[in-house]
Amino acid sequence: MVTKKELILKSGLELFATEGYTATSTNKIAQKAGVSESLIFRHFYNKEGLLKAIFEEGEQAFKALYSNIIEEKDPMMVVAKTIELPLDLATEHHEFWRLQFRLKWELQHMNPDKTKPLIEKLTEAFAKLNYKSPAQEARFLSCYLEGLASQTLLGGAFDEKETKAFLFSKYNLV
Amino acid sequence: MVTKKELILKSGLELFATEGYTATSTNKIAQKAGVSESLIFRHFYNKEGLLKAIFEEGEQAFKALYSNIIEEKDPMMVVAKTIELPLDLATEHHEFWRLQFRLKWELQHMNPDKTKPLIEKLTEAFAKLNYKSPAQEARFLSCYLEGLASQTLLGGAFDEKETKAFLFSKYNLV
DNA sequence: CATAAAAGTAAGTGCTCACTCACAAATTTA
DNA sequence: TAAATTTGTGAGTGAGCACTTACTTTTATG
Repeated sequence: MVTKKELILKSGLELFATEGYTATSTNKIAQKAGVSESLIFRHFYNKEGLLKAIFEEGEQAFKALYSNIIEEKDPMMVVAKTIELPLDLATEHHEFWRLQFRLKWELQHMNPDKTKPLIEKLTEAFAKLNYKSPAQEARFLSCYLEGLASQTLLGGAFDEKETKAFLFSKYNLV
Repeated sequence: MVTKKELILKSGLELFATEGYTATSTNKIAQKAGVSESLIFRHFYNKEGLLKAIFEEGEQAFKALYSNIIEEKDPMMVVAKTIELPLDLATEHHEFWRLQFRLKWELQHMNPDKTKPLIEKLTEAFAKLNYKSPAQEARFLSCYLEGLASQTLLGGAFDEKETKAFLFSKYNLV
């Protein structure tokens, strides 16, 4: 059974992700969820409270995605898994990731850099693979992934297999 | 002499770029520009009209920046100039570029892909330089640049010289 | 210099916003 | 089962929103 609280969270995520935080009214969220507007405030105190609750929910998915890479021992697999990140991202948790990218620009304050541990892990991997400038390589790859993710989430289609094959050959993987 | 119309354009750009389009009220813009709110509507018809006017102004800078690359004959210089793009971007027309990136997420509708001619030029350059997959290389580089620009505009500092040197050696330039 | 056009403003307009309040129904607990 | 707590709602509330109107001042023009 799905509670009304969960319906609000779901509607909030969808609307914030597609229309933006400021542009989405609490009234619209309530209508979409099929509940009274006041219930939003009973459960989440205010609009920002709802946003924070949505964020905390998604944070789990975030950590799961990253920890899979952080815990990897084989440096080649670290690079490979990192490259595959934005390819999955297009389908899985699509909405949550759109929200993340959107809010990075809309509300700069609630955006601590979550990619830091990934970049450190990548640096370590490139070092083990004897790259000349592992830190620069890590930064380079992470910038590329951010750009690709951004384009993907904004609706730009691309050939996943071709892109993956290209990157794997570029980094001498598998 | 700076006209009141220009003051509105300037204030609008600054506020839209830092706070976002939806979150910025016409009242706030008028106060920042030191004019009456109604003057905005006299000059630009409505809020969206002001945004479009700001965009058209910035479009000039955009074209200048790109045409410098498009008209370049030497393929190595094409790649070199492309790499240098996000490095200048941090200082020159900083505010306009923040607006561009912000609005790409906030108002998806007014975002036709302006990078297409650049990507085509890059593909051509990589082909001349005998890269195996010039189209993929062009897309790869443009994604990286988008990611770097995004991080730069959001305030993430980085060593310009070091990054440039790294990229130049990666692409065997100069 | 007279007149028309352009630039500028103060004071609204109706509407939507996030949020509150008083109260009712459902659920839990003693 | 009675009381207390939680979950839910409809009907507001003031504030801020984009925008209009009626009017004045400045500038350009014949």
